[in-house]
Amino acid sequence: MFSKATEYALRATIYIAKQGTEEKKISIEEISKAIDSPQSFTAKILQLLTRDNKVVSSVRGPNGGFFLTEKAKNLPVRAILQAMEEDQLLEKCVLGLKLCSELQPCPMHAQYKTIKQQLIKLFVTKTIRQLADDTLEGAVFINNKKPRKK
Amino acid sequence: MFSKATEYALRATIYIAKQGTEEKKISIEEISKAIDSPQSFTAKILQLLTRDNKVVSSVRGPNGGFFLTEKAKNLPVRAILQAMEEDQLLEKCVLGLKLCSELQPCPMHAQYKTIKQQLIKLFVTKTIRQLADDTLEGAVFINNKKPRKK
DNA sequence: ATAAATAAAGATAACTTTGTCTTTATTTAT
DNA sequence: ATAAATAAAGACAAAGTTATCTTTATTTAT
Repeated sequence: MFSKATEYALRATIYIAKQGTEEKKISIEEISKAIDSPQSFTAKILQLLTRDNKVVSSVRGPNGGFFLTEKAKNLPVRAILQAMEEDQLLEKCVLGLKLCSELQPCPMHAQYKTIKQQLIKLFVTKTIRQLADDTLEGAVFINNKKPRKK
Repeated sequence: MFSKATEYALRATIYIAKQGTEEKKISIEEISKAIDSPQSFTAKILQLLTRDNKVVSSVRGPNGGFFLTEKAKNLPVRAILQAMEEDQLLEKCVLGLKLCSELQPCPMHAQYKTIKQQLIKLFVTKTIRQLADDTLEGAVFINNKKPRKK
């Protein structure tokens, strides 16, 4: 569905939101290890997310790193997609038509539309904080590690 | 959502199913013009769809071209995705995790799952014939032309 | 002030996808 | 048989994505 870059962006942001605060910033090394992503590539992606501190905030130097403000944690997950410029994907015609609307629908339009609407709703109503909280509680995961037997 | 190649595959197959029969085959030139796709690239894609006549059938030489058997027209749209090897996309974790299941879900899993199920259902229950018939009736479209005023 | 730790920026490489062009094989009509 | 029309196959090119490495800028601690 999304590009690798956006997948890493989503996982990295959730991890930072979960582990970090303005007082406890997270280094790129920790992030990429935690989410199983290539470190330098992830650094590049975080540069997009920190543009104008839109989603992620960062500080350089010792004890620097990444964090999300409390305000940023309340952003919808869609804000990550927007920062990655992969937001239009949610609106796109499934057959790739430039023109696909109620007036001139593609053959999948009517039925795909309702699925798209649910997708959009999901990304708009879910906040970064909600995802991070779930992860903190250990109910869900954002790495590729095999589950440990209880 | 899908690659360009798969978008062209979907549009081309629908067009062939709509316009062609075993008696009236459709040339790659006509197809690519009708669906607004690059001709040579579309030819390559149709080679994938004609492998073992899985979805599309073809004949070379004068009056040759592409068509779908009546049987092929009854295939689910998902058969096109399978031929394009883009079928796994419907099952993939939205965060790109290799491991994402009920046992070890990503933070989006529970809610994304229901959307995925609807997507799969759509591609499994819709047949190529249904899409082609809708298009024939002029209710829906598979090109990028501006709608004509009535 | 200096050194160390960190992210930002930039250059580049590897790989994939998309697209084009040329040659070959097959089929039909004459 | 030959020529023409078509798809198939293969080589290549262009563009985009993913990934790495090096250098620079910033911040902190000493």
